[in-house]
Amino acid sequence: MSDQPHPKRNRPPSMHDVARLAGVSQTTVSFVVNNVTSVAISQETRDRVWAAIHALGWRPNAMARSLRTRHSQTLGLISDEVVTSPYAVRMILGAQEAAWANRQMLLVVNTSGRSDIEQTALQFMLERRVEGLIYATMYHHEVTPPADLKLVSTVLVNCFVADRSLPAIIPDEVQGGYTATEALIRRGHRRIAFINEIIPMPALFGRLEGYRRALADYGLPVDPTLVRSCHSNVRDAFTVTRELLEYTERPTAIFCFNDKMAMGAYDAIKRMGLRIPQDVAVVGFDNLELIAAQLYPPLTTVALPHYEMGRRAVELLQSLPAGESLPPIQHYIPCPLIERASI
Amino acid sequence: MSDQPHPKRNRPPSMHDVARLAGVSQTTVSFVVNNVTSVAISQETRDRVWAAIHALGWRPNAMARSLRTRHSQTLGLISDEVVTSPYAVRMILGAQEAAWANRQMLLVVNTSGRSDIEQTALQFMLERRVEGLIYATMYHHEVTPPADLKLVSTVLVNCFVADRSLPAIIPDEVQGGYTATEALIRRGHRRIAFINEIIPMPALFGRLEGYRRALADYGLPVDPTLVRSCHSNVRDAFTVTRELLEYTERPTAIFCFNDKMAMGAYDAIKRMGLRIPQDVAVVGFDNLELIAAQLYPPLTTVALPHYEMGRRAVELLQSLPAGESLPPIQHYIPCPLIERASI
DNA sequence: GTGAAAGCGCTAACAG
DNA sequence: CTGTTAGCGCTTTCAC
Repeated sequence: MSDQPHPKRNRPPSMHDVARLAGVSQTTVSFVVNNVTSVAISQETRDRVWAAIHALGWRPNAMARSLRTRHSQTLGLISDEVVTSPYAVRMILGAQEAAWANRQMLLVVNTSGRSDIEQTALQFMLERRVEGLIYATMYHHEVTPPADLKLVSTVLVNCFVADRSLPAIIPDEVQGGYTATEALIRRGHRRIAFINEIIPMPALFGRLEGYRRALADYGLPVDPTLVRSCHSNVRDAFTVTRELLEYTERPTAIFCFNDKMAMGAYDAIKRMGLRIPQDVAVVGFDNLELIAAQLYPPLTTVALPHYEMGRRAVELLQSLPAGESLPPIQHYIPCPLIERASI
Repeated sequence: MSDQPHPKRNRPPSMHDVARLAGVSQTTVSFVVNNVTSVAISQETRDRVWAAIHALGWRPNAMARSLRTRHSQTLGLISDEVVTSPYAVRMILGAQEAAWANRQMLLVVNTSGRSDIEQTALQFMLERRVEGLIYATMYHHEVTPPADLKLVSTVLVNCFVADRSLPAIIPDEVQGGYTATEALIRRGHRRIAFINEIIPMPALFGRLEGYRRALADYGLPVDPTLVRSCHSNVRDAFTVTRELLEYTERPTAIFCFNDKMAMGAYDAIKRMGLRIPQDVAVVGFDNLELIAAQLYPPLTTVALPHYEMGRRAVELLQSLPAGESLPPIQHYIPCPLIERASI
């Protein structure tokens, strides 16, 4: 007996099983399921097919479908420490939601900065025939990704390659620095200090450049004694802030390279009996909710557009006609000012 | 002319292409690639095959392989807000690394708490024939996941169903509360306040229970005036702490339901001119790096074992012989004390 | 030692 | 309006 009504083994039902139950060919089931408009199927048949589908609890096998259509409907995301970092996870969310809107799935691998994992992860993704790849880093810097990356459409997020030969989505540090400084200037501040990071990185140069341009645009001089730098932690920022506030002509506002440093600045300002923002205004960078929103008064800061970068990366990948490759454009995403109460 | 040496279209090379180049059958290529030991292949042939593979840049097609073997090598992870939250992302890392160790990939979908997305996400994963599913939530609470969840081996993380019919990995809140309190007791404290969350949730009850048990075990009375509750934010904790410190016989230590509240407690203690930990010791809960490590003095706190929970969930799934289902055990993962300088 | 052949579950010409 | 047929790229049984 080979024509039993039940599926042979303990496997999920296939289109064939549905077809048999509905008394039609497997092809017809496929047409019904995919709502193929080029062929006309009677409503009566459609109903029978759907009834059989529900009776059997059939659901398409994505692997079989992908094998046939050569579309995996999958995007890959390889990151260094992103998953570990409260800073940057929203990038994954942005990417995932954009993928989702296109019925694509996201394959996520965090390499923890290990290049052997990175290499293997890429191979795995290529084997799964991802239709696009995002290569992301936790903080904005230069990278040298594995060569095989060229085998699939890739967009870099929060990083770039030396020769700019790969499209990249990066935060507009200059605009961010400009925006922060300008906000302070507009509140009437003339002596604005900038406590910068000390380890060379794009953010350091970009934000400084933005600070300078803003001052210049508003006809204010750059006082070199107001531009300081230190490691971006609370203690060091505390120390530098105290020094700044001891100047005979002390700054009335401080732009901090990031929120952690702003936290140190807060401590120093309060410790000296000064008030924020009446005596000294503070603006940070990063918009770490946990810090910025919890500080008292809540910190006005500039946000890194992680969600937006993730989203844009996926949309870029999706915009690409099959077989073509993305132009190596460097996309600068604006960093918005998040206004709270510290300026 | 049909037997050209080059692949027909612009598709990636297949085993067939490799076979043709190596002058062997496609079957042989498969044997070589998979290192099948049951058949003997001459070294000379193996070499020819590998040479062809490298020449063509062939790499297996995971979808074709999965279709044939009925093993997708894929695990799914559906979460509510986890990806958004700095609290819980390490759970994804734990899951991903465990999957990775088994050459499996993780499919991640964040539902943002929307049940329509949740439902669709589950369907997508079932279509992709995931071999196990993790259903995770950002904070520890009861859930009612979609019914189709029963169609695949599932483990809940940081949540549970009312009838406990699904295996779950959850933090041991009681032990966490106990550990925090015990640490304080061991430092000699006798009047230990507990500022609890006010919105009913397992964490609230568990940590309180742990607090009580620790006091009891060490022969200390529970002074009801020392157990307070408020919403878990900085402001409210600030207020409650100030009230506690105004008691004629004030507590010498405060166990805060979480790190945010500890932040408020710090403010109040400092504002009253008291020192941490000499005058008042503080212990938090959650181990939010951004807060706990940045506070001055650094905060001693209890960590939620997110990474561990993610890892355990995947290992549970992997331990399951095909076709069997996981026993609905509720696994309690210990919450370790992270010692810094506030006690 | 190696290869032919069947088939995993599906799509899509093409034929009727 | 519906079915036949030919694969997608791979694993695996069986035969030579």
